[in-house]
Amino acid sequence: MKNFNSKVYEVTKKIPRGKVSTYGLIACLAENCRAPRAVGNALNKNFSPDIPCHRVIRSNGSIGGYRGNLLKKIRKLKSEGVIIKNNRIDLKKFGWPS
DNA sequence: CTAATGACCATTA
DNA sequence: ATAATGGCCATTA
Repeated sequence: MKNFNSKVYEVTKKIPRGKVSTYGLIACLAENCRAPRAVGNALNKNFSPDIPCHRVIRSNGSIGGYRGNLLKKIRKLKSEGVIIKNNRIDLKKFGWPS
């Protein structure tokens, strides 16, 4: 892969520890602001250990999904200092970019 | 080539 | 507050 996916991976890797980003935002930073689906799709199919896809959540603050195990995603986020409340994350505080 | 799929988003009811 | 609808995009079959 060379275009969209790579870009998505790059951006996702840039997410600092302890922060989270959204699919839509990644789409914007990658190429197209209107391809949040493609972002999720790419992450789903190209699930790589080098990519902190657990830091990617939905725009409304909900956790979203995870291919392996959603619980693991939540646990990792909590481990990084992200506060998850009622399956929601405060994007105002942990959203990236700020 | 076309059709179907999905870890989505914003709007509307 | 939740539920349903339409639209948008890249990838895969």
